[in-house]
Amino acid sequence: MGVQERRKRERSERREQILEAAERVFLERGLSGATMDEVASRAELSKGTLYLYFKSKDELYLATANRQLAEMVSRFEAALEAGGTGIEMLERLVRVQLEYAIENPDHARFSTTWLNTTYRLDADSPSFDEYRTSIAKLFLCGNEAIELGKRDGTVRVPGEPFELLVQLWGSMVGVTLLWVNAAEVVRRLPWDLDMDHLMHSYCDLILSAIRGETKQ
Amino acid sequence: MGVQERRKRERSERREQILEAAERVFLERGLSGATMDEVASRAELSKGTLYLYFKSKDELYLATANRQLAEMVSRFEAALEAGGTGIEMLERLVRVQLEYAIENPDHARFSTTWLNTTYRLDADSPSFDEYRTSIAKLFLCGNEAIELGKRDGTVRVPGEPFELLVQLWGSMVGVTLLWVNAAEVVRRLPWDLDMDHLMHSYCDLILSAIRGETKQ
DNA sequence: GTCACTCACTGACTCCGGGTCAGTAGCCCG
DNA sequence: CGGGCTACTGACCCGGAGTCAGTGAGTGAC
Repeated sequence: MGVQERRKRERSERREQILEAAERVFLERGLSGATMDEVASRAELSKGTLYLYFKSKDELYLATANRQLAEMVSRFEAALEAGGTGIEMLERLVRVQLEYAIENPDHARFSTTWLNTTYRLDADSPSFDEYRTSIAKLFLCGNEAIELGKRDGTVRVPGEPFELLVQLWGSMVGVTLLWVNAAEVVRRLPWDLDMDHLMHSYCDLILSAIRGETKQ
Repeated sequence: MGVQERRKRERSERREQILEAAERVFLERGLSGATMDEVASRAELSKGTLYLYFKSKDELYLATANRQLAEMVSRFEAALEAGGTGIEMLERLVRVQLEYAIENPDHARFSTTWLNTTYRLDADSPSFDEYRTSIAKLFLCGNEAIELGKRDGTVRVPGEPFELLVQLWGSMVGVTLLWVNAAEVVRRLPWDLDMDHLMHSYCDLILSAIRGETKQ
């Protein structure tokens, strides 16, 4: 039946068309500033149609975030494949994370909102599964670099490797959050700040804290 | 005129009554989860009355945050008065921040919510001035410890002292966010974790990164 | 050719929450 | 007692997420 196949193809094309409109709107307006009405009119569809393809606004955002995460995963994997010592790999991963945040500030902001318990994503949706799977891949990359660094002596691991990884990640998230909300942060602080420089030099600082004795 | 004075006193009592209701609601529900209707009914007033005392929900949030910040400021100042070397003071400040989070997880979550939003607070309100002033006091405490540490050689300051301070603060916020939402975080990661231990050992890690050569 | 059926799509609707304002009730003073 | 001030009320507005009965363009059986 060619009809069934055509329908299936058209359905996934429409989904893609919505995703592209949504991505542009989220990028321009941010997560909370974007409205489903605007996404709908940008996709030349009615709002109701969006809900035939995505269960909610969150789901729609997760779907766009998943496209971006896939990109992140491939960058992480490439950073590992480039080889070198453990600390070199780890440094490359940290830089990738930082550069990714700079390129996609809105996704960087969103990727931390799940830490706020008042913001609960539906854990039973396929999009959320996909999101979580990608996150797990990222952590496995980080763990591989740390384990290697522990073996080759370029990374000092005080306790469990995974604990160190989560500490790196958590602290990077905090600093990235500051950067992402730089305009507002600077408005509330008593001094002026170069947040770009701050974020980059934080990477140096935290990496220096874990660099092993056998460096170079 | 005793009448005028009584009116003034009653007005500030009512304001306080609203603040207490608001504080409970914000702590229970978070910033976005709290509704003005709930604050109103908790304070046994109508919603309209809230707007006679506070210009907006943001303004009310700022006012409650200011009460909590005042407590934090006095702890910070006490930590400085205890004296010692720069790194000792700084370590005490970091521990105060950590202990405060452990004692008041709701407050800790609450105090970081503005980093998770695209919120723009009204910069022209008196509450915002008060907020900025408190934040400035906290940062001045931290800055004093770092400057002292720079002079006495117990703290290694790679760049601007204030930049280092913001890095410490930001990374602590990130790790604290993980801790505050530990149950959720652990459930989503591929390994098991002792989040209490993780947060404490992060303090050791970041402090070791900035400890000067002339330690003890 | 036509008629019943399916399916994608629509947009007016509900619900919710922040914010407003005309109206009310009580107190004060002349 | 009456005019006016003040504190307060709650019905209402508005915008945005999400819903659902209805529409119309294919599709396929006869």
